[in-house]
Amino acid sequence: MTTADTVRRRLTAPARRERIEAAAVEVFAERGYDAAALGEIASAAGVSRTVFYDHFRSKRELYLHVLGTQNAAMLSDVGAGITGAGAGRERMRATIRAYLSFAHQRPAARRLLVDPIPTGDGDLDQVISSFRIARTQAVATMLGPDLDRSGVAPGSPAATVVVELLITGTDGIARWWQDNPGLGLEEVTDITTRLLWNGLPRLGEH
Amino acid sequence: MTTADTVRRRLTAPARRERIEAAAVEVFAERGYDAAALGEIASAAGVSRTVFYDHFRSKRELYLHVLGTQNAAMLSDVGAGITGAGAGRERMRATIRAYLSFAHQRPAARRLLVDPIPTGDGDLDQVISSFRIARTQAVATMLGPDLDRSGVAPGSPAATVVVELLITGTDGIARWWQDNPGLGLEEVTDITTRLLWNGLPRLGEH
DNA sequence: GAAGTTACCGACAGTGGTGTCGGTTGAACC
DNA sequence: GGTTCAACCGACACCACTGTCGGTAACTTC
Repeated sequence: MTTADTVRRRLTAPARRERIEAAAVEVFAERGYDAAALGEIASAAGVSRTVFYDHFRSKRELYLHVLGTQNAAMLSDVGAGITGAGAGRERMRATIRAYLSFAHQRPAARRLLVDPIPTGDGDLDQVISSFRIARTQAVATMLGPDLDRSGVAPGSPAATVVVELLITGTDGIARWWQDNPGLGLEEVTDITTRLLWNGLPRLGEH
Repeated sequence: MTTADTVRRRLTAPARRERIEAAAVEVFAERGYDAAALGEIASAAGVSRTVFYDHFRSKRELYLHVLGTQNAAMLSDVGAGITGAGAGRERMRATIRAYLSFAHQRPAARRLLVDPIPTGDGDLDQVISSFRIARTQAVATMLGPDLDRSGVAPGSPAATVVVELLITGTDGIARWWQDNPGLGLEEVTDITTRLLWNGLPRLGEH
C-alpha cells in the first residue's frame, strides 16, 4: 500500500517520451506515415492520445525525430559490424552480415528506413531519400577498390548500378528472411555473399 | 457550333471506366491504397468524384480490379520477352531485360505490384502477397536447371534465397533506373546480368 | 424534333483523423 | 500534511475522405 509496492502510474517525461518513440517506430513501420494514427501510437505507449502533445509538437515532428534516431542506430550498428574486416570478399561478407543482423534484430527500423512508403509530404520523402543516398554513397566508397579491380570506374554509371543492385538485393533478402525465418544468420549471409561474389553458375564454389 | 466541332463532353460508360482505371493505377501507385483519394482519381479521370460510383461499387473493388489487370499485363509482357530465349545465361538475361523493359514502360504498374506499401486491410495485402509468391515460384521454376547445375537443389532454402535475391535485386535496379534515367535498356540489362552471373570480381568479363 | 436513356453532378450524412484547451490528480518537496 | 509541479485526460473544433441520393442535361433513337 506504500509507494514501494504500488505500480508507478506516472512516468517521468523522458521515460514516457521514450515509450512513445518506441511505439512510433513500430506503428510508422507497420502502416507508413500517413496511415499511422497517433491514437494507435499513444495507446501502444500506454497513454491517452493527447499526452502525445505534451512531448512532441506534431506527428510530423515525431516522425522526423524517429527517422533520425533510427537511421543513426542503423549506421552505428552496421558500421560496428564491418570494422576490422579485411578487404575484398571478406569485407563484403562482413557488410552483408552486419546489415542482415541489424534487420533481423530491429525489423521495424529496417522497414521504416528502407521500404519505400511515400508520405504525401515531399519534404519527408526527401529526408528518407537523403538517408538512402548517403547509404549508397557509403557502400560505393567502401567497394571502390573492388570495383576498380573489376574494371568498373568508381563513380561511373556502371558502378552505381552495381552498388544499387548489391544494396537492394541484400535488403530484399533481409525482407524475405523477416517473413521466412528458419535459416540462421550465417547461412543466409553465406548464400547471399556467394551469389553476389561468385555469380550464379559458380554458386557452389567456396 | 454543331456536334462536329464541339468537344465530346460525355464518354460512354466503358470509355469512362477505362479512364478511371488508368487514373487509379497512377494514384494508387503514387500514394498507396490508403492514402489514395477517390477525389484525386476521379478528377485525374476528368470527372466528378461521385461518377466513380456509377462504375465501381467501392474503392476496394476498384483496387482489386486494377491489381488483377496490371498483374496480368505484367505477366504477359514479361512472359513475351522471355519466349524464344535459350538457356542458362541467355535466358536469365532475357528475363532481366524483359522485366526492366516492362518497369520502364509502365512504372506505375511496377510500383503498384511490387513496392510493399501496406494497406491496413489484411485481405488486400494478401492478394498482393499471392501475386508475389506466384512470381517467385515462376522464376524459381525457370531457373531450376541452372540452380541444379550449380549444386543448389531446387526447392531448397538456398534456392529460395537465391531466387529472392535475383528478383529483389533486379527490381531494385528497375526502381533506381526509374529515378535515374540516362542509361539505355541494354546497358542496364548488361551490367545487371554480368553482376548476377559473373559475380563482383569478374564483373569485367564477357 | 420529341422522348427516353443514362452519364454526370451537388449536397448530405457518417466516420476517423489531427491538434487545442482547461481541468484533474499523482507524486515530489518542504 | 500542505503546496507545487507537471503528467495525464475528456471534450471540442476542424478537416478530409467515403459512400448515398435525387436531380439535371447530354447524347441516342425514332
